[in-house]
Amino acid sequence: MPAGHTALTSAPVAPILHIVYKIHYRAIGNQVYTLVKRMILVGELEPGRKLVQDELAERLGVSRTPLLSALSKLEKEMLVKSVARRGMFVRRFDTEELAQVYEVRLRLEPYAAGQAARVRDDAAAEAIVQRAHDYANLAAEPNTDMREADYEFHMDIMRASGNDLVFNIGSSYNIIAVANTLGLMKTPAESAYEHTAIAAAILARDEIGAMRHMFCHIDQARRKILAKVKAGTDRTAPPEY
Amino acid sequence: MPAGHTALTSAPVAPILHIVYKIHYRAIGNQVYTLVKRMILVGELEPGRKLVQDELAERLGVSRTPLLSALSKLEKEMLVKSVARRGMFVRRFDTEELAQVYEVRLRLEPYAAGQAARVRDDAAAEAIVQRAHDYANLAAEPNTDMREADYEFHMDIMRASGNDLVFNIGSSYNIIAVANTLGLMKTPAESAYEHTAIAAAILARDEIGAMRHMFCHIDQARRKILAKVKAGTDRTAPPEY
DNA sequence: AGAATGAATTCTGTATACAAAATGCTTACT
DNA sequence: AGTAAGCATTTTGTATACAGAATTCATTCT
Repeated sequence: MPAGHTALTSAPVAPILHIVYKIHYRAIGNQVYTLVKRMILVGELEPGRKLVQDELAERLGVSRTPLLSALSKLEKEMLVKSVARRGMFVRRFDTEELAQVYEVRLRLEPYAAGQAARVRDDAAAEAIVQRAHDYANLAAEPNTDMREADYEFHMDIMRASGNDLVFNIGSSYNIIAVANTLGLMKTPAESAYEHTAIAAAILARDEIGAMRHMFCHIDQARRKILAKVKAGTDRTAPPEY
Repeated sequence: MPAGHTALTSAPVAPILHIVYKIHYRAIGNQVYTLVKRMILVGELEPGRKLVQDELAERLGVSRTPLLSALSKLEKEMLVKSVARRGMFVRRFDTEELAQVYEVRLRLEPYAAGQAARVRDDAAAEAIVQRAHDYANLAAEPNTDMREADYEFHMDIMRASGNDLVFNIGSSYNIIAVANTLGLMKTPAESAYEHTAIAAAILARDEIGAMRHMFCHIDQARRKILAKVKAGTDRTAPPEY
């Protein structure tokens, strides 16, 4: 609309009017989606838990209709499992599935980091450096917030890659890994160091370096998971939901 | 339930009763999802088209509630674009976005093909060979069915990879490429030849070969799209929905 | 005639209603 | 006491209802 419009219509209109201030209405369904997703991520809704619709809807102060839309999206991204006529459940992941997530991350995230370095713009690069910094600070005294910080760091890179699809896939599935790996991964200090290296490479427009650092970062986690899969550990929890 | 249950309760129950024949109820919302997705793929609902809910619901003989769930999922997979208080639209892709899809496919599908070759089971391998065969037959006299045949070939490989997440991503996003590339890609004969080579490698358990053939297959398409993006062709259609 | 106003209509977003399935609880029966 | 049957309750899946935004159309004013 701004481009292509000559704006030389008749009277000199005050420039402020050319800026369209849109009241941004956000469908309740989308807000509910974000809320429930976060509730799952931070563990307030724990794996295996049944999501009773009336209960959840009332808790959020909405009706079941927008909740249905939210849960449908969460089902599509595998965070929620729907069992016909029985209900929706927070999905529980075994190490096998976690390994699958890492196989995908290993293929997509190095590409994303490389692109982020290549098409780098200052604002995005600084945001990424900041995220790495935040993570390092949290790593000093680890707690659950680190999961969100890690998620945000990786998502910022995928956003900066300029590939919307990669970002979309990441926002859908990375959360699975993040929500399930605490306590079974490398030390926070190690991760923080790697994050810093990745951020530095992006800042330096070092495409190859960014790819390599990201590859190693993910691959190490992936190998640990794979070892667990092979060892057949935690066959304790059979994967039902 | 079957595991962990000793089954030595009292009387020797006839074995047939141990097999649970479940009447498989399928929520209307899921059927609607599949139907609308197919309608978009075959072009019955063309890009840019507004999906009026009452109209579509009536056409499918359901109410708006299951339709909402279906459209939410389709929105998550970027086939449909929701504009607040204005409606849902069949998404229109420009070459830029198509290129992004191919970047993702280039990273995931060679991995999937390699895994399919590695973990190969006879039934899956034969199905893939059959798909390649079907495609080659259609290539003799090209028509719109080829899009579906191509989609099925690629999806079968991702299914055979054993990585559910890759399959899930593919079923969500590959359709975008398939639905939009007709007439702007390589010749059907070329594709058919490549499909055959990929299928043969998988059948022979040749992991590296499967990866290489798939990589080339996707990369060629990707390069053609990239050339178009750079040329700035078809800037005719501004990407609104 | 063309622009602007306002009423009528359409359509979305959300809530509510209702039937049928699943679950749980009580009671009868062995 | 333990099991099975049957009734009550909960919960899902889907349809319908309704308020308000967006759109369209007719009408008035310049």
